[in-house]
Amino acid sequence: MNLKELSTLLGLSQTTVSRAINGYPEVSEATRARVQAAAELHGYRPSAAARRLATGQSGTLGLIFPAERNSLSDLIFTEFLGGCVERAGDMGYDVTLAMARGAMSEEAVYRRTVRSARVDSMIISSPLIEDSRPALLQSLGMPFIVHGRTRLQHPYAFLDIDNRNAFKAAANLLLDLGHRDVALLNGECRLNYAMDRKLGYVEAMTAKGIVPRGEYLCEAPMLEQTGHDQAAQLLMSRVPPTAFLCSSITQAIGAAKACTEAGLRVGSDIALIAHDDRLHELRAETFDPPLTTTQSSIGDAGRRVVELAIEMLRDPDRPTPQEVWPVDLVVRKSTPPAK
Amino acid sequence: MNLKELSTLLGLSQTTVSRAINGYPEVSEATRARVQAAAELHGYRPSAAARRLATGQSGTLGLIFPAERNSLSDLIFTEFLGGCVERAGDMGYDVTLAMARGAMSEEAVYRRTVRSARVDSMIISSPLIEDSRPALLQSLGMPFIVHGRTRLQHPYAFLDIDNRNAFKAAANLLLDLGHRDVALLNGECRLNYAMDRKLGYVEAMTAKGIVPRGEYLCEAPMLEQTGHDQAAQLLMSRVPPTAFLCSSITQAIGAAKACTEAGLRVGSDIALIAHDDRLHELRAETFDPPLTTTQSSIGDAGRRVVELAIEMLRDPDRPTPQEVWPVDLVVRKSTPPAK
DNA sequence: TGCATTCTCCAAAGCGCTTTGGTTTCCAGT
DNA sequence: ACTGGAAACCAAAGCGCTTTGGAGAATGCA
Repeated sequence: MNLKELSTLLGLSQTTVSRAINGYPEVSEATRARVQAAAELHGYRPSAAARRLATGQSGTLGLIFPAERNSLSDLIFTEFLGGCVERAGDMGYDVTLAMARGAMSEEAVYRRTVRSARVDSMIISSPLIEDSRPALLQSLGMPFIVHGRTRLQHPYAFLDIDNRNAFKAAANLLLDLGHRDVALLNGECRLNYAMDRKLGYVEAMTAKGIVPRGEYLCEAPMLEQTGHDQAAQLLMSRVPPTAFLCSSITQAIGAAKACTEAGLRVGSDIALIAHDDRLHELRAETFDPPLTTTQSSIGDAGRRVVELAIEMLRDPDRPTPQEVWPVDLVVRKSTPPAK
Repeated sequence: MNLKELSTLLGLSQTTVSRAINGYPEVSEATRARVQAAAELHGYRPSAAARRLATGQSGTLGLIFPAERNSLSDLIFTEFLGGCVERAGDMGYDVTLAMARGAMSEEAVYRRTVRSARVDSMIISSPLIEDSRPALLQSLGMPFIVHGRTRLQHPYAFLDIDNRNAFKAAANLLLDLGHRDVALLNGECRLNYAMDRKLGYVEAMTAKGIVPRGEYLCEAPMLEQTGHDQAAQLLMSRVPPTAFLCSSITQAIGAAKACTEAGLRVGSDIALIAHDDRLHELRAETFDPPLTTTQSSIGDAGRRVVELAIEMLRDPDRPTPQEVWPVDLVVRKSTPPAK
């Protein structure tokens, strides 16, 4: 059942039927209702391919991830992805995934994707401090939105959380509790969000006249293992920290274990704050002790990123959206005052 | 730059250029080379939309996952997905993801996807013992391939591993080592692979005249937590097992911790075998002690599933592929003889 | 040499939709 | 009664590719 059949069936032109279905105003309400009923009755679905060809829009959003950084095994990324897929589905869009790896460099995959015109817009995730992808896509004329920001000029669309102020607030909380030796277990600082977090932390410390010790600035992929190892090492150092500020909950889990191993109780002997992306299966409030966190749902971010991407497509004239979400500091039981 | 422009540029017809590019035999090698060079030079990429409309093929594979089972936070699923995306990209196909959740039931999402003709073939993953999806897609005329099998008739394409014999072999290894009290920490038995594993285990045990104790047959989502809790409980029971057979490495990690907590050393006091899907970040050989496993790369399975799906599309006449991969039993250090 | 093949290549007809540029009808306003 | 403008609808032209049904040239064989 295609448009032509449906329209002859109804005794209308294809134009009218098409317009009735797509909600254009040039058709009377009576006709529209009649068309919709018939479409429903006969199970008519517009062919995506034909529509794509006619409109030049594919109804598809693209997400490319590097095999090296192995995003799919990163729960934080997949939570984001889940949000994207969910909202895209609701809004009638598809999400297609592509992997960049090895010989096929990331840029090549982006170029290929753009040229074959398979997607209307792309989502860039986990941008580096100096990420070449926004400039690349801009030069190729492909719409895109960044989840996060880069250090470079950004006249492009993005959605980011206020990592800097989040970590500043977290550090200030610890400082107000009397902590002076606060270690930061951060992600890799080539990633912009990690850098922002570091800046927020350093800002808070120096505002109180404290220059953080070099070894307190740890960076590594955000895994339980690295959190554990770095915390363990710091706890054995000459000036062990009295508080940890962690960039992810998994890191915090590792750090907490290291504390326990060192005979310290989190929540009484040592303080711990983690950034909480609100992953389904990792709830800071159910920990022992419940974790003080800076929290912001990365699933919500995924949903919103998709909304923005689609809005930009529908109305290209609107100013490019740039959202920076505030991050809540949720005080629970893992942040005792310094002794 | 489109076909028309390119062909006038070359002084050839669109037909010939199209055929040259798509590898049809009706064009001379000299012409083909000339066309390819020109295409490369001018950066010509066929429009995916136009090709889709003309051929009726979308060049896209679909993968639908239920939000409830929350597959994206399951590393085993994402490893499979990664394999699919990788191979699909290599073969010029896209993978689009869709989420089924809540009101929009799984079946509705499948129906919608089929009707809008956005994908050429679908991949069904984690089939239940009695899964309705194969029959549904068959009735809708949508090609598909199942990763795994169902208990029902299966005249459809699938790729599965030989879970039954894998777990039979693993159980036999333990039996040969003198273990009699072997507990199975399995996944949920509504999933077919879990059921197959149980059957293999039971088969091996009963062949040796051993009826497994009811409490030894554990099933749960395959998480570290559940592995830990179930193992801990069994170790405190009246007849504690001397060996564990785990359906995943994460479960095994939990079980190993429970053993340690109970004062038992895995590899000397107690035996442990896990099924190893060969996830990137979880290597059984680096454990302490290195784990004896039944191993089969689920990433490879993803790659192969995509290959098969595409082959089916390209040559619909070939018999529907049905592959069952043997599973290697790799003996390492976690399986001491019974005391 | 004549005829049948095989090689190359081409013109044109779709694929199923959107959208441009109308036409017709109906009615308010003068 | 006439005009101008809205409202409702339509015919036909694309969108860029694949593919059918030939056509002309080159080759093989008797």
